[in-house]
Amino acid sequence: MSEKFVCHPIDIALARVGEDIVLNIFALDENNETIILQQSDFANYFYVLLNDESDTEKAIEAIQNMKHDKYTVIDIEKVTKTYIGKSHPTLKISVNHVYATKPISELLKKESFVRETLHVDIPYTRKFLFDTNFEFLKPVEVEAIQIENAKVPNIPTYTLTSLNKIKGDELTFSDLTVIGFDIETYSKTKQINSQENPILSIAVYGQNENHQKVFTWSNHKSKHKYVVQCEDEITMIKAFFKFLKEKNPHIICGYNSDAFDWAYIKDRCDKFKLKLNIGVDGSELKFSSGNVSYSYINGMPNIDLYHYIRTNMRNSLETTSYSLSNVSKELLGDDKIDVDISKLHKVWDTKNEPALDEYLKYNLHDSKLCVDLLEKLFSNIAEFTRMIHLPLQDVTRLSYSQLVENYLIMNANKYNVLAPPKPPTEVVNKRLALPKNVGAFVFKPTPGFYEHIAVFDFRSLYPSVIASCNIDEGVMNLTNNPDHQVPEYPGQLYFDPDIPSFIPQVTKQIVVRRDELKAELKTVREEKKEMLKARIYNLKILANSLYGYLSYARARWHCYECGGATTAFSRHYIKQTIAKAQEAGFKTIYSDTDSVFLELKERPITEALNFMTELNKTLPGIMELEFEDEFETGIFVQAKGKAGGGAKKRYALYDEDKDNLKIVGLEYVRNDWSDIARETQYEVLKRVLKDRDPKSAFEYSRSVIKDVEEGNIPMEKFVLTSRLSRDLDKYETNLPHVIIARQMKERGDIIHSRSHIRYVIAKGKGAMYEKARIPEDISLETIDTEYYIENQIEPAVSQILAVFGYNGDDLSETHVQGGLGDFF
DNA sequence: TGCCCGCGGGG
DNA sequence: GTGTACGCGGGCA
Repeated sequence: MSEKFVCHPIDIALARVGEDIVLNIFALDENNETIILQQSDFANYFYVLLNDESDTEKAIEAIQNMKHDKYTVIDIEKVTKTYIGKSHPTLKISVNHVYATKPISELLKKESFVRETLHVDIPYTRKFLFDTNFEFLKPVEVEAIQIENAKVPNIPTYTLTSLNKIKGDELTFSDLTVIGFDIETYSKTKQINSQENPILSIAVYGQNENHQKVFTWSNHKSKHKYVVQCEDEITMIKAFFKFLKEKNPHIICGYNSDAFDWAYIKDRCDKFKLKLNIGVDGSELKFSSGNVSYSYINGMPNIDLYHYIRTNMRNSLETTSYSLSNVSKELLGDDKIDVDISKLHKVWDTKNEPALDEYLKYNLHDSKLCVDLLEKLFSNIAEFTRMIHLPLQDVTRLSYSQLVENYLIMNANKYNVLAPPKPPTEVVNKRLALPKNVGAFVFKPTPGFYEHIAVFDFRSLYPSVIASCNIDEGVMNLTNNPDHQVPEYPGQLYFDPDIPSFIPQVTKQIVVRRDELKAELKTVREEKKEMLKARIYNLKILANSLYGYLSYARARWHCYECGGATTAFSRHYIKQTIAKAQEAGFKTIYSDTDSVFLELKERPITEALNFMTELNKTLPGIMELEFEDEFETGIFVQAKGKAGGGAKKRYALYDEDKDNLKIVGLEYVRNDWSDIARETQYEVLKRVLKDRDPKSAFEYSRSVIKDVEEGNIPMEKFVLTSRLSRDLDKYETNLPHVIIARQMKERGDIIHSRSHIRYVIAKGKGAMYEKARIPEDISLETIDTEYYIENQIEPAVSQILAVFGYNGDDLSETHVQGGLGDFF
């Protein structure tokens, strides 16, 4: 009996039914229970480009008569598609089996009428998703017939007859049962040995209290009620699997679980000959092959947060280390429980019960952090899965370039274009050998103090250029019309702006859509805002990745000239902006890539805004200069070690309206400088930019130096912090923080490869590493004041004071006699 | 400068 | 058997 109902797809996977391969779409029904919808009549296919239009009928006949020992062609259709800007006579070849595209296309390639076969390398599942066009987590209306005696007893399974997108709300984090998990293993060294060493505990955490458990086989009496004692390791692993089967979470997540937790569990299962069949359809956990292995669970989206955060958020996080601790601190304001994991094996062997309990608590907390992280990131992940039309398990593992590529393939249908094949290794190597394209234009600032500064920048510069200058391989060098020439490529490179082409159109749609959503954000009701913000953020990621994608050697749509043209046009328009500002009487102070800093002095901001409006009228397509902010005063400093030019990316601006100092690149924003240097620099900047009183800034610097010399500054402000980049025993050079870390370790402190090490510099002879001390070990009298004055405070303030004619040498009392009189 | 190697996260 | 997939930095020649 056919039924019609609404459900929300969450995953998709291939499944074998007898000899056939079918698609299992996993969806949540109206009770949020997982169901399986089996799709069996979507034929796999590929495209054949023919050499000659007149070959068409001959080709169709030849293909119909073609013999393959295993597979057959079931349909041939004449289609009109564009491939890299050109239209070729094209056939769509449908085949009788999922795996038949490759062998049949190989046969066809031998035929003289075949120019090329395409989309053979687009996986079947993706073709289905991109053709069907539904979005995960969004409602669909299906017609389906329930299968009696289905393979998996407790999961209702249907044969799908139709599936249509309908309007309605997407599933959100709170609609879903999410489990975070984490394992602890026995290990005497840092070396991971999954053959020798057992898993000691497995923690699961869900927001429902019934979903919070730590399975272990320690056999000790625990004070925690969430601890479940099992007989041995095998029983514990089975208990974990049973938990998953019973609770049937919609999503499971871990931290580095692809490379560690799941891989370890897999190894232990292999050792014990235990089946890891935790898939909703009864299938085993799968690993993708290759350099980095990803784990998949059919029907239960399995997310490795480490992987997602590292590949997808590296531009939006401060932290440079993606340890669970650092990431949790930054994203959640929470941290791991502080225990020394390297001592777990001892505690386990000696059955120290309170200590064991602490490790189990730590285990559970780690899995809680996973859930909290997923909650925090879910709206973005959910947006990606809807935007790219790929399941959660895929989108959370895609790099930026793959995100772009899949978005393009998805859009290929809509624009009726064919995707180029993945480049073979030799092509990739050839592309890698190409010289780097010229980068962005930087207008170096003249060191100095400036008044009334307007900052403008081009909205999404590179994507706007791609869209507006129609940069696409398909329209490259079709003409040699001088109006279409790329700047700096005379006689070499042209893009015809009048032929609508694929990549510029998709790019334009991304940029324009993002703008529309930004406007919508102001009017939309509160509960929709988070979703909208996620979408805006994702569109930005996508837009910003496009330029890099064109230059990426493994890209299907790689185009070296397009990358070069994008930066060339960008340099052209930013230089043009500077020249036009000059004509309008505005002095450019600084410009980097897409931004321009203009000095207005006493002229009102409206004049600068008028200039912007006029300029925008002259720009092509969607290119647009935007007003960023207005600053009362600003300072640009000399580049270190170079006479003459100002430093790039090192300046400070004062925003009067917000009463805020915007400090870029200077010591104040760098956390590897001592507080005394950073705080003194901040006060100096405040006095010159806000109070416009360089003399007081100079005097202030001198007073701080005096305080340092007289011991009036607390020890804490002298502390320097460095992070270890590897294990302590792997350092061969003597660095101050390494020496200190070794001392700390000897005293019993826990030092790991990413520890932050605090130290101060003491009086004495020799190199820095010989003078470094643990801050608690020494008194203020022993602080090397000379070092802090000459190597910390002076470098932080002297460049700023130099702008006003003060000499760094005049800062210290000892040099003052001659110097001061000259200035006061 | 170019090549090779190993790391990241995890216990 | 339908993602056969990393990207960067340090050490060394």
